Amino acid sequence: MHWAIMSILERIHLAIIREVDRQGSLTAAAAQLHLTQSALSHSIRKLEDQIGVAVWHREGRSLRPTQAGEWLLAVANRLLPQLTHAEERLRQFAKGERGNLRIGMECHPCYQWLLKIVAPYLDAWPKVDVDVRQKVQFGGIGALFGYDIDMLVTPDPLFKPGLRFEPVFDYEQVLVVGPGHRLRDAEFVEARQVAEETLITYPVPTDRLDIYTRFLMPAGVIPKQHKEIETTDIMLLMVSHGRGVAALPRWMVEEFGPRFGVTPVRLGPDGVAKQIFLGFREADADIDYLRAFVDLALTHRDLHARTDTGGQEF
Amino acid sequence: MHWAIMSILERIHLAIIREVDRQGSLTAAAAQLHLTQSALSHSIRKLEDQIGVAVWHREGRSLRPTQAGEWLLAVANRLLPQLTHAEERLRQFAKGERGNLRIGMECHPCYQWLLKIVAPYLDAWPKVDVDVRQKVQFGGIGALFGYDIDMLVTPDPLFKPGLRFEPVFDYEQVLVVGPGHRLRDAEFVEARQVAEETLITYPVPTDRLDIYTRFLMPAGVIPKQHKEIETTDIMLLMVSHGRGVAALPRWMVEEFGPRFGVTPVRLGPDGVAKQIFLGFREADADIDYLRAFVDLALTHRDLHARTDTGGQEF
DNA sequence: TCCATCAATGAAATCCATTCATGCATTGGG
DNA sequence: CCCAATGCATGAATGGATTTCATTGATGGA
Repeated sequence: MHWAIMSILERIHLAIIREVDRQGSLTAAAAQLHLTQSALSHSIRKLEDQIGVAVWHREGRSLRPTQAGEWLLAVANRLLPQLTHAEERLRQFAKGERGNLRIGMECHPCYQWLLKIVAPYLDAWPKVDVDVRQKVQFGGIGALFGYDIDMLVTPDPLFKPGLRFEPVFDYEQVLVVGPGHRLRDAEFVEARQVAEETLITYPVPTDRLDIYTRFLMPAGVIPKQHKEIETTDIMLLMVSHGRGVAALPRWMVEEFGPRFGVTPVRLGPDGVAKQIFLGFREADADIDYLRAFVDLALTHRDLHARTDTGGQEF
Repeated sequence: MHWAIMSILERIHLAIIREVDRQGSLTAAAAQLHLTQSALSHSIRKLEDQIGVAVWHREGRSLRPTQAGEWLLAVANRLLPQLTHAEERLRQFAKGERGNLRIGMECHPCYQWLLKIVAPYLDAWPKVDVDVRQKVQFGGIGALFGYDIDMLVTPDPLFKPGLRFEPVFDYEQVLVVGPGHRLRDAEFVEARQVAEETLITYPVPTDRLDIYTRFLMPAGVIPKQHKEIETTDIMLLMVSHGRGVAALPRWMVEEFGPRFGVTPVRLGPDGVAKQIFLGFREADADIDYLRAFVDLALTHRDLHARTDTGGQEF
């Protein structure tokens, strides 16, 4: 194998390096890769000879990555998934399937919305595999550029060459209060009124929470207490039992509100307007099943605009 | 080869597909890869058999990529450079060199500034290869995420997880006028005064030109004429011969001005303040030679702040 | 129509990745 | 302290995979 004047680094090298890192030993890695320990040893040894640098420090019977090894490990963790995905995709071509849609999420409440879109999409495109990933390394943008996901659901778009973002959903962020709360019937709430409340939010940094960046911080207010809750249901339960107030999309409150007996209150006289965007790579813009997902989301947007907000612009 | 339960797609397949696309024929590609036409034919045929999808439509004696082939080509063009670079990097490890620094540029006038930083850097880090790329596919951000470059010089940073941006240079964007120009001695220029001028800029979209976005457009003014010039020298030559006015960093005008007899004039009463940022992947933040480049740039920033702008803040 | 060119194919040759067998070093337990 | 267990390295052997060789059939240009 000496095509293109020396191609040394092969897929298997990366596979070995990654597996040894995962398993901790050559022998274990060998079992995982359905090869013998000897095979791996020879392979890496050859790589090291050809390229002139050691991958591991051999200390006794343990392998500790050298600087070069660390680097190779990073390369492996980046490239191997892409190769795997490429193969998967090819098999899908073979089976006449359309492909798969890996969706990444960057905002907590988007999840509820996404479910509504994915449900009809699965029916409309039965041959497309859909995969939703909550935690994406390097953030959503990085995951898009790094081909870890194909579509990103996010409240903050990024108009850069190579990427495209489409607004697919407008909504109003509101304060949620429990039954019998003093603000329950207010037309809107002032920031300073929240100073005496316990605020319940998803567990994300405050600079990513709109109720802080667009409501409390401009007024210089901080709530009496701040609690973090993972799930929407528990959050609403807390609110309904008078343990605090939360900030959620109005449509979500209207959907779950009756069940929990909670009420939405506008944030400030003008409300806090929000948008959700779908982002994808420009190179993928004309993939039909991807385009279709965006279009489907846009359809829902129109529906919502009429029924939910009564066409009102925020 | 059946490690990890079927690894089909190998580097050579990608290499073949890319080379056939470049050369137009199997035979030519074979020559390029130092293999026989037959070898390539067999290789791809095996891939096609294993995965069950054709890579090319064989029409007569020409090979036109199928849909799957197009996809593979895109994968190849994305992954092969990364593999090549990984090998290069390993060889540098072997030679005791530090690595290489691939710098991408997103702003035209940054180039002059960059030269000033790179010069001392090359002396300080003789074992680091520096490579400056002007045109980066998918924009600078995409190139960073895609591991095509390691550092980005840009006027608009992007604070996202996975990336880090450091401001390394503050400067004032000014209007450049020729000798004897009516605005030559003005303390500053109003937007409407530019309406009667021919404006010379680098050939980029107007929404990426600060003189438009931050000076002319807010005032609703468009210049009499708009000419695009590639190089700074020619641009200054045009200005000095009364063919128009241009917008450049003040420090650049002060450096080249005397030679061309051109003068800087402040844009508006407050001037247009600008910053240049160095962006890099967070994962690379503690690579010494990369960090050193940022530090070197920051040193220059301090120098400039004192000598060039007299410590004045814009 | 003929010739040059290109891709596909089967068989043969070659290569080299993998295994097997083994040795050596290290570790942990008794 | 010694021994058993475990892990990696190495050399030789081998068998499967890759590549070449030789050939065919097809195509397009002169």
